[in-house]
Amino acid sequence: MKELEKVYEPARVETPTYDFWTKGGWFKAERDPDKASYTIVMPPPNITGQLHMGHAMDNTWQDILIRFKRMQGYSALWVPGTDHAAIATEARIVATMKEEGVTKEDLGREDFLKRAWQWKDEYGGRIVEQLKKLGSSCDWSRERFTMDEGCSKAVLHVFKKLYDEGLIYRGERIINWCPHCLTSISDAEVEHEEQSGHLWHVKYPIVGEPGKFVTVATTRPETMLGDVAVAVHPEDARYKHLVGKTVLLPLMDREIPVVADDYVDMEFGTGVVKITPAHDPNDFEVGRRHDLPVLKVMTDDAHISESGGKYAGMERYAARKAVVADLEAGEYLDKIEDHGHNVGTCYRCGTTIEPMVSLQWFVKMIPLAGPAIEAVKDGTIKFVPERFTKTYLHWMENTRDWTISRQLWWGHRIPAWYCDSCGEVTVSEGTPTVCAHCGSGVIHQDEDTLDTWFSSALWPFSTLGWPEETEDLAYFYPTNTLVTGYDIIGFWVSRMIFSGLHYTGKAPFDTVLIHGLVRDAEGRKMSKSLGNGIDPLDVISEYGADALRFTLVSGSTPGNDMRFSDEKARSSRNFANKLWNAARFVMMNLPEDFTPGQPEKSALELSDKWVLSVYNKLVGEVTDNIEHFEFGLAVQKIYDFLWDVYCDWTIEIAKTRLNGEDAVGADTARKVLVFLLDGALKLLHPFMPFITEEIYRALPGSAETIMIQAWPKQDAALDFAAEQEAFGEVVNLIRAVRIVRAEMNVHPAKRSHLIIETARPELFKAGEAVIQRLANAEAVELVPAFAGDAAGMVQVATAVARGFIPMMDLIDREKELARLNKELAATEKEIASHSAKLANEGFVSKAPANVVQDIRDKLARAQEKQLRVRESIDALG
RNA sequence: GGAAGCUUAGCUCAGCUGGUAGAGCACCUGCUUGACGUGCAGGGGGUCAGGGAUUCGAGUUCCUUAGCUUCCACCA
Repeated sequence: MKELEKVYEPARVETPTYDFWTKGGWFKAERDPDKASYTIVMPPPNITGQLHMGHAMDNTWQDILIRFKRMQGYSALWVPGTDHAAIATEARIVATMKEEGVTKEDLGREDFLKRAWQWKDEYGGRIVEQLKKLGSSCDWSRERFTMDEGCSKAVLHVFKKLYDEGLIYRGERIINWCPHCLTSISDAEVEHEEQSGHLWHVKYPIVGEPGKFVTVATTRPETMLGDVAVAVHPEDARYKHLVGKTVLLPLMDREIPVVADDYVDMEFGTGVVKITPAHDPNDFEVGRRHDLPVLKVMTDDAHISESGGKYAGMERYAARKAVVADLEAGEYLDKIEDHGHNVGTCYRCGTTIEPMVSLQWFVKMIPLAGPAIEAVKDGTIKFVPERFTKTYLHWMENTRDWTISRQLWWGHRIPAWYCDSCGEVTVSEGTPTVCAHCGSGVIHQDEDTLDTWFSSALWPFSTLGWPEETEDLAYFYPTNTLVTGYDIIGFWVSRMIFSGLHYTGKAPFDTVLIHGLVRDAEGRKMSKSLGNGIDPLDVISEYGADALRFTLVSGSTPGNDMRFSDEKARSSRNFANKLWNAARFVMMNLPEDFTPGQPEKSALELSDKWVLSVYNKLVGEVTDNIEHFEFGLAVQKIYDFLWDVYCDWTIEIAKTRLNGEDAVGADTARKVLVFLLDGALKLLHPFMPFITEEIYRALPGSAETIMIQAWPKQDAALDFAAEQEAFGEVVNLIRAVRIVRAEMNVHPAKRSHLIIETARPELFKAGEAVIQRLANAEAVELVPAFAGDAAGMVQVATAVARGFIPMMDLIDREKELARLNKELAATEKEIASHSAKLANEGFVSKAPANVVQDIRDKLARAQEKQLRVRESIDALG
């Protein structure tokens, strides 16, 4: 028999176990026509990334589902991969180049991309290796990358398709421009931040009416350089007469018209708005409606352009200062108010976004959003927890056209070619050599690349071979569960949904399981700048991957954030160690020739039937919990079963039997122990894969790996409801005896005689050995009615028995009396509560029969107990 | 300006379809009991944020108030 070490050492076990799984090929999913498929695609981590707690959580949950389904007999596929992370990666590479004094432009596009690929080859695999440390049972043979050949092909195919359908267009629109990253970003990539600013009230002289002004309010005075009009509300009596007139733009000496537009809010500021179409999305719309020119006064790096007159070349905030100073000097400034407002910032670098008119590519969202909304509304796709449906729908219903072009090099280059002769655009999945419109050979490709989310939107099917009609796609698509955090519902989940529906005609998954954020022990978000991040790899090396995984699911519930603390990790580690030692005990007590198997029913003792019954119930509950994504509950129940039921009772009970003379009894005890351990290991395996595998393989008669063993099923042959209840009475008595012994400070080694007075001797007869051991009794005597001198006895009472312990010499009579009175009071309180309920007409007539009966039973038991406690008090007095 | 979540034992959190509150950690008392002191036995500790409604019965459903957190939002 394999001797296990005293303390479980995850570091010794985990890596070899993972290698063993890989070699065994059990992660690889086969297209087995006799099995149902179950598929998860991993949210691809950025190649720039290092594993953090968010990944650990996300992937633990996915692995739980995959391992569970695999054991249930599904062909379970978990597709791993990484994301090229356009902006993040490019910024990273540019930063390292900067240290060498090299810019992107110095290097040129081709060499830059070479360098980026080198970078990817060097670091892209890092996070993948870290995922393996977690125990992730991904099918690595199917690992993908958003820029690999297949995924790139899918991207080009989609671009072409949408372009042909008129759903991708190129145009001048206001976009969010990041002056630091020097690229456009989508609305989703803008983060809003409350900032305190000012509202400057600026007087614009009315042309032809000397000395008269209209006052506009603005938070960004420097943009006035690009003003082409001022607007008022058409119904605004204050300004109606001005519509159609012109005003003089201060500092620029430009005459601009006054227009009327519904967009203006009469209540806000002065009710007059300056219109800067090139630098404000609303103004852009107003400008379009009134056919106003678009005057761009800002450069890509946020300086004033040559259209900005004397301010040209100034940085945007310096320009603001200068403009305000000049307004003041020219007496154009009416007043300055403090004003809090939201400023858009770049989600990558935090730089304040500059809304700017720019020629970009867009995806028309309205036609795509419709079916995506429908699929969630009609239940084709459901969110867990359900409340995130609202987040999703709100996003989808309010979405605007998606800016997909990025002024970056690292990414999928836009497959559009411009003709130098006719100016037309040729969009192609291949590499065209001539213009599709005029046949000219002088064409050049668009310089821009696509938003990184454009390729991740295709992830659930591009990874399975789409647009080819592969066997994988046919078998594993649509996928089943998508596991992710609530922070990327808009970025990613929504885009996968409309993409899946539009391109494949199918919803890409049926369930979106949302988990919360992992925060630090103080509840703060883990962040690099705070330096409060806990590295999952540190936790793994200190406590083991199983402990980390266990910590990440216990006490958690979908959608809610959780705090990660060292104490929690330690207690998980302790649990692993507890399990290890339980297994160690079991194996130490198995003879060489032990043959495992379901024990003979006829040989089962009361306690066996009790624990088998408890286990049987556990199997049903855990299965149900996992199926409903209630991992926290599932894990809690397994924990309780193993620690409390298995270790503290079953093993303790087994100790006497294992060393007793009854060979059949000992064998039965062993069989029960092994049977339950085997079952519990399987239930725990999805959560703690390493230790369960290690123990499983050490068990006699076990198969090659636990990974693909059948998930335990509930079995009527294990259901002993009556015995389960009966053994409960034995437990009650043992607990009662333990309580008095503890309260009386009786040393555990001091064993005592125990007389049990009961009308149900068969019950305690069956549990006699158990009582003897666990209640520290040297001998147990069963009597129908106690006839001795109760005054010299410590007494305990349960609903069906009284226990007498002759150890009055050890205790204090007063103290004992006080204890019994306290117990009596508690019992009477219970009786009062139950009686009140039963006296309530409404309760008895309206509550379900089983509930009423339950209360009746409880009342009866309490009354029985009350009787016995009273007798004990009388005997003492 | 919308929307959501949270408020349960000292701390961190569970609690599914309503039936007299649970865990882990911390704390207190015993214990080198034949796997485990990363352990064993026992214990104290909660008007389930406040108010109202529905119900025979509410931590659990509905309304409302307060505090905290988050997401979304083009009002200059």
